[in-house]
Amino acid sequence: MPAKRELHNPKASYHHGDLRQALLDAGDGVLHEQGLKGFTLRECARRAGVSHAAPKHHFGDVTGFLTEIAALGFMRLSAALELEIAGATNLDEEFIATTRAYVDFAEAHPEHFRIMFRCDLLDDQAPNIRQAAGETFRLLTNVILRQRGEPSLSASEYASGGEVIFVNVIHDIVIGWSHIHGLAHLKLERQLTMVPEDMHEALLVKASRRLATMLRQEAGNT
Amino acid sequence: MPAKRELHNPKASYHHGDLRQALLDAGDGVLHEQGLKGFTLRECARRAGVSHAAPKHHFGDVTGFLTEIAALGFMRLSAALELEIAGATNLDEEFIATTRAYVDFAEAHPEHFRIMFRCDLLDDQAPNIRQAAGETFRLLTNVILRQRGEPSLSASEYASGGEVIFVNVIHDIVIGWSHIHGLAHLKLERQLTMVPEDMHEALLVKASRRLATMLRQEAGNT
DNA sequence: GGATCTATCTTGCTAATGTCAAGATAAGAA
DNA sequence: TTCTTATCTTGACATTAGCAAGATAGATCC
Repeated sequence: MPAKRELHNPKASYHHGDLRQALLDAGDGVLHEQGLKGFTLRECARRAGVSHAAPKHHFGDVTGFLTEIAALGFMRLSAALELEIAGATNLDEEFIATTRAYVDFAEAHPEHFRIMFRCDLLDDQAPNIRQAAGETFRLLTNVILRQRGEPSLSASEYASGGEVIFVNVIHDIVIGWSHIHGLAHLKLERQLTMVPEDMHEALLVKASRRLATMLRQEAGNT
Repeated sequence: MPAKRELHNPKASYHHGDLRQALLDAGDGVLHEQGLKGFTLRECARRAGVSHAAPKHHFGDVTGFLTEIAALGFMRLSAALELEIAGATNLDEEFIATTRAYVDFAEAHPEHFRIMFRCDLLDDQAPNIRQAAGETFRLLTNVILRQRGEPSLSASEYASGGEVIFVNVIHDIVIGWSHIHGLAHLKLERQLTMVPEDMHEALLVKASRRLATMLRQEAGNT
């Protein structure tokens, strides 16, 4: 007699121990292997070896689950940015490294990237994603501040009234981020296929260098 | 006895006449009212007053349907760009108008915009969307060409070997487009909420003016 | 005019999903 | 020990995409 397909594996204990993390890991795997189309709560539950309704207790519904996944994505993006930025030895290099880290992240984790910027799928006011996205934004802000020769913001400075400090440079931040994000998004969504693949690296470097130059040039005028 | 829910309305004739267009219109309505989440083939079929399997004959599957919707989106974006560009009287204004048209389109048709840039949901090699997206790209290319003081490309010039002509300026095109697209996408996905709403217009103008200036400055150096 | 052909549309089915409600289980508190 | 609570399962319902087979009607051909 074949077992019913969605029956829980009786060998495992009733209480998983860390089902929340297991489900997030499963979600990661599904996204990489099948993309957002194959991403379902039931598939993640199957991978974690639990019943189809188990995720509800931890994430509520699919929106809650995706919000967690997106928050994780922002954390990884922040880590990648920090790593690349730390290796730069001058302002030009730093801006190029920032762009590269951002673009590489989008290509390495395309589904995460898509979900992170799909406010219709997420609860983008949830504290965890606001915190994670805020950290990414702080790192990008600091890149711009340094281009302008201004001091960076620590996490605590950013948290307590950072807005007041960078109200003057908000335009530059948006300009820089738009450039980086637009390049990453267009590339991810295959809109830059008219540029030969082997020219993409040079394009990224050249574009970033010009943007950085502009940001520094205009710093005095604003 | 209540009628079965998905039964076809017998008053209408068996052959619709222009079901293809009716389904596309229905899709438009669903996207505006319920977003991509509520967008299903069956819901579109219901709105068009036909049975749930009727769309198959015209679009194959949901990917084919979305590809058509996306192609329509590119056509509308092209029309909006042309209209705004035509009203500009100098290069600065033209670049600002281009950015504005692009950003306004994303806000006015958020779901279309999302679908247009979701290559995982589309058959992005289908002739109709390639044609439609190509026309949008041609318009953006011409904006950049004019910034550089170079002649624009007609549709026929673009179709027959335009690549050869603008291989020199492809970097500028990508820089300009990335800026415009990044700004539109970040705004659409509510990532620019740290900028007060009433500053968005000024931000768009300032950012576009600076980009345009940069594109013109560097035109001689490349 | 009538028979046939073909595109178009319907009906009915399967497998899958998200979500809910009710119950089972185990871990810890009282 | 007993009670409480968090965690997980079971079973159900409404809904979806997609397939296959059939019904319909407009077009074509003789």
